[in-house]
Amino acid sequence: MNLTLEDIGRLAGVSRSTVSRVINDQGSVSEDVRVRVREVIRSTGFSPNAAARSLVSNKSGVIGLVIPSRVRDLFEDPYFAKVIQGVSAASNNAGTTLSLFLFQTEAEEEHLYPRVVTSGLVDGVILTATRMGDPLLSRLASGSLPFVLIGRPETDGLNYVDVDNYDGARQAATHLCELGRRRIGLLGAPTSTTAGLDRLSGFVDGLATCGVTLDPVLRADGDFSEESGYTAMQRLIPHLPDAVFAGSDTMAMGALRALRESGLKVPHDVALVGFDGSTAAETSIPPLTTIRQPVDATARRAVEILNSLITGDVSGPISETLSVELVVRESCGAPEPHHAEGGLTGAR
Amino acid sequence: MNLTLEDIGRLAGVSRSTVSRVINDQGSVSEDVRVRVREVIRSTGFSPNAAARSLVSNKSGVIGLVIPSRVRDLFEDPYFAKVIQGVSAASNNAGTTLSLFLFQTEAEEEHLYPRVVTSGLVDGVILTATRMGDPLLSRLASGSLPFVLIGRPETDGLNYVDVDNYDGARQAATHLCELGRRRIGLLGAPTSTTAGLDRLSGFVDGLATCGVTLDPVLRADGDFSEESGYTAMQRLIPHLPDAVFAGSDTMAMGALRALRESGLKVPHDVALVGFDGSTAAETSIPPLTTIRQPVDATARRAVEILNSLITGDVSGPISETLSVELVVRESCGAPEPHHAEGGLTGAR
DNA sequence: TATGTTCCTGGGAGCGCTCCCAGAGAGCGC
DNA sequence: GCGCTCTCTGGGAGCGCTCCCAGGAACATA
Repeated sequence: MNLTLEDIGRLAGVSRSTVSRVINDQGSVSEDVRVRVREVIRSTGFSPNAAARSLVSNKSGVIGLVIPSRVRDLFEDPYFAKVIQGVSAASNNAGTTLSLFLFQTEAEEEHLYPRVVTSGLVDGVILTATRMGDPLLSRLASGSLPFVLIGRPETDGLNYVDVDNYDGARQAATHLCELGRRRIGLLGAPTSTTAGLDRLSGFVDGLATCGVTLDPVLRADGDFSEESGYTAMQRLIPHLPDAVFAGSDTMAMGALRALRESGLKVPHDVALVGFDGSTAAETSIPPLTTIRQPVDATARRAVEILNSLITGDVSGPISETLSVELVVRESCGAPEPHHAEGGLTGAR
Repeated sequence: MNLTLEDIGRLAGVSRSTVSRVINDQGSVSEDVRVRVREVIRSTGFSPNAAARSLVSNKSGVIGLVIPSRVRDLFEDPYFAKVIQGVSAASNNAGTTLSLFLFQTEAEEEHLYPRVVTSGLVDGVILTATRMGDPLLSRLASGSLPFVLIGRPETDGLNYVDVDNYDGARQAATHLCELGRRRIGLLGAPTSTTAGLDRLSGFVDGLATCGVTLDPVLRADGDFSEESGYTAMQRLIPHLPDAVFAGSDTMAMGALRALRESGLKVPHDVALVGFDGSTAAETSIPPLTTIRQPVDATARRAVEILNSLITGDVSGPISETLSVELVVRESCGAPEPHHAEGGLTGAR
């Protein structure tokens, strides 16, 4: 049933070693033998046993994508679907296999973690959605398994790929200012994440350049979810903001719902800007002005960096910050949306 | 650096074999030795090498989740995120690792397939979103790797878990009839899928029990996407439906957008029913009446069946059809929504 | 003819584990 | 004392692969 190198060799009239050389394209093999072996492999549909390979090479050809437990309910946010898709695409591209570790509970995280890291199942790991002081992060950092974070960690010296949250929030703030808005509120992303912190400070700094300060009553934080955007917006409405920047498109959708229920018109009464560049932002009523982040490129770079760490091509801590882009639609009330539309992905 | 059974044995003053027996909980080992070995394992953080294990046992402890290329752009549909989440949860639960194969192109599918199936990387596979005549399906069927489909295949004799698409569509149809609607249209799911076919025939049969027939001009098919729901709805509007059943919640969202743009009120002018039970259906304006399908339970059963196929506990083709549930909200115009709300998951 | 040199090939060793078998020791009855 | 059973333990073999080394063949050079 299951063939081995030995079998292929027998069928091609050569030895195990020669077949191995043909498969791995190394050493010198005469042209006719190479052709003959290739033909046998093709016709039998043979592919070498992954376990045996990885036992001797100490490499599994598998990378792990870890999404910690917190994200469970938060999975409704299409951001993670896009991350998974991007990492998967990049992994396929690199010839590696992707294992997905979606932890449902902290206990599960605790329980499954050692297996993942010390059993040699994966050659390296990409970690998303870490929060400040994440135990997973410190354990990984003290181990020897290569890993790359998506999203800046709070501590230095780790490998990560991030998007320029600060600049995106700054752009959103100045854009709203330039449109003449002054009571500009914030539906903040959680400040337990660096993304939340960076977006907050970028937003505050952006307002400052226009001589506006963030009124504390015009700030309510959420957790990226639609529901949290809805309730946060409800808290802001009594304080009469004329513009709001939401920490994610999903939160902006919740805000939109709250505003509609209160009879407020977007953008006439309240201008709204989101963050992410999700597809939902394209079809909302009205279409949402947002900060588009290149999720695909982020995922791709994370995989590329991880792979070069695994092969040892690079060593030192690597970090990259990809730029984001303001996409003007109708929800901000800009006079003429310079239709910079596009597909799902940022860069390509 | 990397410990082996031999090392653990040396530290505990016993042999490789005894350590193996302790780890696998088999054979007889005296109590004190067992405790001593466990303590060494705990303190060293040792976990046995997965490759060596799987080389000898011919089992990798990994299952694959395959999502074919077509789904690429379609990933915006939260359905797949829920499937991934469900399969992951069930897999963690069963103590297996999940590998994700998200094929981006047919070429990739072609290229990667053999490695997945013949290299022993995975013990079995769960396959979603197959279309009629899927080449992947026939290849899997002719191989010996255990696999389970999510969604009924067109051919018999395969293992699958499905939801009762027929009954769901039938319920939607009779519900709309009972509310007095007569010009009931269909935004069909693709008929290249059995889900699309089943929903179509259930819908037609449901109408028939009320003495209504589906006017061909009141039917336009889509591909599960928001955009396709939008354009399909636009095609129906000139023919004045007073109710519409959409093939998915995401398509219903598109329909909602098209209706709003035409100035038609939901449910006053057009009643709308979706299919899936997504979170978006809860927060749409108006909240969407839908057929809730138990995605989580479907994924869980698929994993359970796959695992019992792998261990050989069962053999014959197994198929299960899980029931769905009508969730009445406002979009259908029912007088008093019997608030059968709930969380994300159907059964639990 | 003897000696390198280069190209190609085969087989041994070993990766870390599980399985199997043999043997040591304890306990028991005759 | 002897044989028997039963419990516990250690070591050999081998899973399928890669790596290394030795050696044969072919050819050029001294």
